[in-house]
Amino acid sequence: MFVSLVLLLLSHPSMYPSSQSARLPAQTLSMNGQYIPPPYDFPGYHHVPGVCDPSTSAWNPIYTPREEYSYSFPGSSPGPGQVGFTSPELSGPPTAAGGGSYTPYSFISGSQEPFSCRRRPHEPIRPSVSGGKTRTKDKYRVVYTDQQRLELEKEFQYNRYITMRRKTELSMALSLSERQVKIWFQNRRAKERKINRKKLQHSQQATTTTPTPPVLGGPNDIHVTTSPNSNILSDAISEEY
DNA sequence: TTGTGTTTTACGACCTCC
DNA sequence: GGAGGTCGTAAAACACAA
Repeated sequence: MFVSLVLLLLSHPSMYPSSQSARLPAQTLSMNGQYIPPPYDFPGYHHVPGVCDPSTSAWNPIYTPREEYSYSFPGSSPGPGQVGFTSPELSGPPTAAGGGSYTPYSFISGSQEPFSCRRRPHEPIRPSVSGGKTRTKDKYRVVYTDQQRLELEKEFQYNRYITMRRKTELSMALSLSERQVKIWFQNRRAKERKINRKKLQHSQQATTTTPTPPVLGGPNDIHVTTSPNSNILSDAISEEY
C-alpha cells in the first residue's frame, strides 16, 4: 500500500493540489534565535546520501515529529498558517482507515524497504560550466533518493515555505545540507508555479474554444482556500485546481 | 539503440526584508 | 550586509516513441 503510494506520489508530481503558503517568506527570517548556521561546504557536490546504497538505506529514525505542528490528517481543518492537506497521494486511498492516517515524520524503518533502487548515481563526465563559471566540484548534481524526495514532498505539502527549524531537522534526517533543502523547496515552488501556469493556459484555451465555462465544484475545485498572508503566491493561488 | 522531450538538482542574478 | 525569495538557465537523469 505504501509502496504504491510512494510510486504514485513520485510519478505524478503534477497531481499535487495547490494550496496557499502558510507563511510569508519574510516570516521565516524571524524565527527564534536557535538557528544554527549551516556549514557551507558547497553541498550537493560531495556526497550521494543513501542513493541505492544498502548500507544507508536504513534511514535514521531520529527524525521525530515536530512539536510546532499538529498533524491530524485527514479531515481536520488546518490551523492558522497551515495548509489544508487533502492530497490523496499522501493521505492514502479512500479505503480502510478512512483514507489513511498521515504521519509525515514517522520514518520508515530499514526493514520495510519500500523504495526501489531504480536510480543510481552517475559519475559526472567532466566539469561543467554555468554562467561563465566552471563548476569544479566532482559532481554536477546528485539524484535524491525516493525517501528523501518523499519526505521533502510531505513537508512541502504541509507548508510551501519551510522554517529554519524544520530545514535543520529535515537536513539532518535526510542527510542533506540545509542549503539543499532550501533549494529543493525553491525548485519545488517553481515547479508548482509552472504547473499552475500550464493549467491556467489550458483553462483559458478551454474557455476560448468552448462557450460553456468550467463547472464549479468539480474534483479540481478542492483546496480553494485563501489566506491574507499568501499574497506572494497569489499567482498560484488564483489558479486553483 | 537512439533521438528527443521532460524532470530534477544546482547555481547566479537580482530583489525584498530585517 | 546577510538571509531567503523568484526567475532563468545549465546539465545530469529520466521517459518514451521510433
